[in-house]
Amino acid sequence: MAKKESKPELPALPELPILRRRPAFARALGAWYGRGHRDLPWRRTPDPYRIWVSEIMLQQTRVETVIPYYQRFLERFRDVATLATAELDEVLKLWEGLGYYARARNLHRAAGILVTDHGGLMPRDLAAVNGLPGVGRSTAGSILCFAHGQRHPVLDANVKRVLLRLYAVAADKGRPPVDRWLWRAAEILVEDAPDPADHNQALMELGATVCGSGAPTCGDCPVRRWCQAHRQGRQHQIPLPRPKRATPHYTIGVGVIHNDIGDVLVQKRPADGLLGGLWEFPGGKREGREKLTETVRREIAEELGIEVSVGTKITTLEHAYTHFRITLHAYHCTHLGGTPKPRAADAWQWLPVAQLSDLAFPRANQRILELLNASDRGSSPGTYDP
DNA sequence: AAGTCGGGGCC
DNA sequence: GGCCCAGACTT
Repeated sequence: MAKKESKPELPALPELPILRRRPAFARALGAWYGRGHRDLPWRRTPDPYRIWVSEIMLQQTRVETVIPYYQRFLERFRDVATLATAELDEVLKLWEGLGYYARARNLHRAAGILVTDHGGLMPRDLAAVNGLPGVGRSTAGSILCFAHGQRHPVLDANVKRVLLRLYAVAADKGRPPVDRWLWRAAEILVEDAPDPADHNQALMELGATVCGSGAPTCGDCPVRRWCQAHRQGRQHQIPLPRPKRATPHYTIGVGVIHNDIGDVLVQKRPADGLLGGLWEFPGGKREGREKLTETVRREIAEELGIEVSVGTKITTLEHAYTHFRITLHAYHCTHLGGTPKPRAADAWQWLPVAQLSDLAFPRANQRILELLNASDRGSSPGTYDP
């Protein structure tokens, strides 16, 4: 009989609460955290604004990556009012390279809401915080728990992994029934914690250091006595790897268009969608087997309604996004005529190469910028020789 | 319930 | 190359 393709069965989710009324668990976890942990900048402040900024930056992003961004961001935007009155372009510039740029847009928008609706202060009500753009249940719980000690569960990737192993639930993390179970488990655990903030920090610390996604070092774990996965020797199999999908590949051609006074043309991506609000060099996907120079000429004509001649190649680079990857070919181009009338951009401008670094560009464009700057410094300004 | 949204560090 | 990370939002 033919086997039917289907997703793996959900394992039976254990009854909760199992660890309820086990203060020994909470004490062991708290004592381990108290014995020593990473000294992270956002753990040194009770300021809800600073905690909020850290939590947004930390969404889907590793701690070590965030730290320098966090420092620079707070140096420039020291409080909610400063952030709210800043230009979004400047916020994006400080976010440049961190990824998931909707986070920066939401952060900026939420700062405006805080100023106009909450007197510039973070509300102390979970539902109100949860209602801010970019703030889900876990981030809202984190802000109020770490700033004010409120007893809310936190459920990030670290905590999810720890909980799935504690209860030996062989499931991948994305499934809604599993997430509902995880939230319930996190709620029950935080109810028993002597100090909710230390408890949540400890669970994340445990997941980030001892109970990592690679090889957990159970010998160092303060709560292995309570861990079903460890008892069963299945800690390496939990959580299940998430189902993978094919990632398409696209060939992209872009043009650095020079005009007769030596400026180059850049366009601003629409605020919504991929890399929203960032600047880029115009171009697009190669169609069929057309020559790359034709891709560049055609895309610029279609997107901006201007004619260019495509000159020498600047570079070719590979770049991977979350769900697809690209090979990007960049060419020098000469503007032949026409005023840009963008179809899929929010703005455009001619700019000297030296000023491009004032704008926020996607990572995939950084190499092009470096090469332009290098050749710009090596020749007299305002010239381009194809 | 499934897709979208970046980039880096690690294997 | 693939994998995952202090998740949220849209449809």
